Amino acid sequence: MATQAEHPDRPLRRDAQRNIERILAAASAVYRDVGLDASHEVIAREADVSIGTVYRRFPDKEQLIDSLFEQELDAVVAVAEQARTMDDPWDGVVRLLEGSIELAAGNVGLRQLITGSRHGAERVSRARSRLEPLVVEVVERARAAGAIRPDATPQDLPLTLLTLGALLDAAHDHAPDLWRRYLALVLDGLRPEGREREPLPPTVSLEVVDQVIAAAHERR
Amino acid sequence: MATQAEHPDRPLRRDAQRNIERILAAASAVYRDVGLDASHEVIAREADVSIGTVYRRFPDKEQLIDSLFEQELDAVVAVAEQARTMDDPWDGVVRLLEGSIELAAGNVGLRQLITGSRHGAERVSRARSRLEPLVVEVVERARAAGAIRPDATPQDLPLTLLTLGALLDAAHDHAPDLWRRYLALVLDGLRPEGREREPLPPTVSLEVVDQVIAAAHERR
DNA sequence: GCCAAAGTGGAAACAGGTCCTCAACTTCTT
DNA sequence: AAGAAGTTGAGGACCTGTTTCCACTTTGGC
Repeated sequence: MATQAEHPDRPLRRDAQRNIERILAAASAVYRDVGLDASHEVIAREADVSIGTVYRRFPDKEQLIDSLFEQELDAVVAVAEQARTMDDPWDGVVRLLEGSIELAAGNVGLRQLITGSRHGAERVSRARSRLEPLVVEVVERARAAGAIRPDATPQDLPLTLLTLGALLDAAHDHAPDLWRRYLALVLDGLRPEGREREPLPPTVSLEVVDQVIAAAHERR
Repeated sequence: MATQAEHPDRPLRRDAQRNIERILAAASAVYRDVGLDASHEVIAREADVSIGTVYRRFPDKEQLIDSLFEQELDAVVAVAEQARTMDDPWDGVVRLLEGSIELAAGNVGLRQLITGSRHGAERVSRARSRLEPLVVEVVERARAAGAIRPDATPQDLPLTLLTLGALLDAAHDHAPDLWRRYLALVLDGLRPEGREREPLPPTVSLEVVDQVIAAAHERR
């Protein structure tokens, strides 16, 4: 990759090495907190380094994003793997949705990656293709066990993620756990008829609803 | 308003009057199709008029939006009024959600207004304050009748709208009715335990899911 | 310590977009 | 036909983010 494209043999000077680490740390934090559309300038400031330096090290933003999110995407796949092997097939469905949202909730950049940003397309689509058979399996297993309503499909999981992603974005500052309530609602809808339910996670006041809605289009 | 601010007495020249109508029609179509962030330039082109003319007539974009969406916002309130008076309280809940989404589905601008754009804030907040008591009433009535799960709240309706709004945006081009499936899922979650269900509206293929997700962040 | 090579800072050019203006022109009205 | 009303659209102001570039600083081998 770009960082050692010039002289694979000769090691980087110590300050250069240190700056690369700073930039990676800063980029990771910035992407996590504000998302993938952050400018190089923001990352530079956060890393306490000049724009030029960021540019010299990572002329290609895609690669920076790509390598940074490798682990996060792996974590999502790991959740799916785990969901697939849970004793109770329904718990697998719950785990898969809840686990991916939890990962996405804390990380704006990851959320953008999952819900279809154009960045890092290559690595994302690789992750997606690893994910897809697992999702299918989790849903099919639940269906075979009668643990999920029979007309549910694997497609319902990513699309549920998409809908809840909007809430994650909008409510992040005012009610970071609000998604749990609406996930619970969807999960109750996904269960077969006649199952017993747990009470819904807490709601928020009408004032907070207004704030959340106001935040929805503020952030982009 | 701006259109006759100068000389309330003297009538506009015929071409000027015609242009105002063209601009209003164009703005209405553009806001409906691409949303409130459309530039004056796009509206001008659509109206077959120059940018300067648009500016002369509507120096204040807020007012243009504001007056254009008056009827649409009224339509949402009308849906809520209607929902309130339906025989079956549960049908009222369904009608309110389904009706508002149907209105929003065909109109990007209205959707942005409803889910918290900063534009037209004044008229929107007036609409919202007319809406709120109706929503509360619809939900309370359903709860009193045991037609909705007891831990549901009025807040759940706007927030459900917010989540499904993301799907409307993303799926508009590829699967414009997909929201019906996820609304049905949420509604099934909102019903009291043990009620009978209808089958879910149709899903889409995994390929279309990919397209929808890809579209999610493309449009802004 | 010295100094060449490596690396950096940050101003500035560039790119792409929207907003808005205004002087020259056209159309309407009487 | 003349003057008022209205329109045009190129162009300036501004914004945000990207990318370049070279004078300067830092490093590390000697």
